[in-house]
Amino acid sequence: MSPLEEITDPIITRSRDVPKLYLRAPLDSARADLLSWYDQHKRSLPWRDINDPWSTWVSEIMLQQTRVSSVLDYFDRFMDRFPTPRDLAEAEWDEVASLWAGLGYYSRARNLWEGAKQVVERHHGKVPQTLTEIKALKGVGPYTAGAICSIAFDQPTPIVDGNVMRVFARLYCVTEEMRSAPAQKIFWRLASDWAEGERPGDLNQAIMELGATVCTPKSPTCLFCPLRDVCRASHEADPLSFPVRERKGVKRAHESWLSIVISRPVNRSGERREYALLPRPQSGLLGGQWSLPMKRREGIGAPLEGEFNEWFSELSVVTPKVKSVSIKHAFTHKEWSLWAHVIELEETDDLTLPNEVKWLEITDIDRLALGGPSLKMMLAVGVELKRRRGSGR
DNA sequence: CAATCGTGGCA
DNA sequence: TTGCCAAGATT
Repeated sequence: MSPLEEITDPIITRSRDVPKLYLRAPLDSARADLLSWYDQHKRSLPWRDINDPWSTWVSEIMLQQTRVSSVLDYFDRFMDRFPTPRDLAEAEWDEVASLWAGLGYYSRARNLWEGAKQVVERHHGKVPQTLTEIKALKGVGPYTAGAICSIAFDQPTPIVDGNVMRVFARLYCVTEEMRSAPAQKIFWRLASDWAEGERPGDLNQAIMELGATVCTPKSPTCLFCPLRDVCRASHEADPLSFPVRERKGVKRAHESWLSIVISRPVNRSGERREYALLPRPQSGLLGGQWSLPMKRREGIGAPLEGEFNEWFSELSVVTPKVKSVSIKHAFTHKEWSLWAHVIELEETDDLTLPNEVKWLEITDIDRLALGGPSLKMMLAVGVELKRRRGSGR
């Protein structure tokens, strides 16, 4: 028997503008199977089943490009401090940043902060309920708008994220390159078809939950899949060969930086010391985070002492270094090598550091959003920071 | 529309 | 240890 003959009741997807896509069963029964699986097997998550649009919004922003396990460390703390959009809108940026520090993609935090302000200005502090108004909020794109609309307000809005693409690519054997325009059209069309029905919010979450826990990228457990009978890839192909994606070579640019861990005594005894830190620009890499003073250099290998001397003379630093430390920090698109000298000033030393420099004791640094590379450097130097990620207190 | 923007898990 | 990788919004 050929694979196609096994199909007892195939249904063409309701789309008019996508080619030859069908499940091995009617969509309605597939939806019911998936929902009943979801009711039984969904993970218990802090942002799930609490029926608060603001929680949904925050969680969806945090979950962008980020694993659930990482978000768990941040969500409750963030919501405790900012239980409503107005609470976030009225907060200082540094506090917002500190609660996001370590989570990555910091423009998300800034956009969420600005989105909360928009909600206060435009909607009296209440999250709007129409797709158009939600999509107009800062940091809310097509996926997140659909997610808020369906999950928080149970509207039948489609959503397409990586999980949804993978699940649909396998269910329907979508052979188009997943990021291509035709594939995107197919995925959004399919998501629309699936969202039309009972409990669209749960249905959307169920598709993503399936992708996250069963229909995983590298080791799908088809034996436990509620849609195994419906899935074309599991019968007619290798699920692992979907979704189809083009690998484009990842070229990571190397950058090399001089850095300085410079401290001075706070009191006479010199027991307590404070460290010089600088704010990074609000946009760009590590935007709005704090950083050790750094200076870009050309070479990749270890710097000559003359390079430090030249920089330090600009800063009027004449105190000999206590030690040198170097670290590497890999981002998605670039890799930093940081070469730092540790300078312990005497009370009398007079410097010409930039105006924005703040001198902070360890307890204050612990409260600050310190960028990853600077945090890594401080720890490498032996400064005993208590916090590794955004606790904010 | 292609490049940018973090981090942590895993091979 | 190092390198690869996930897949959402903005510019």
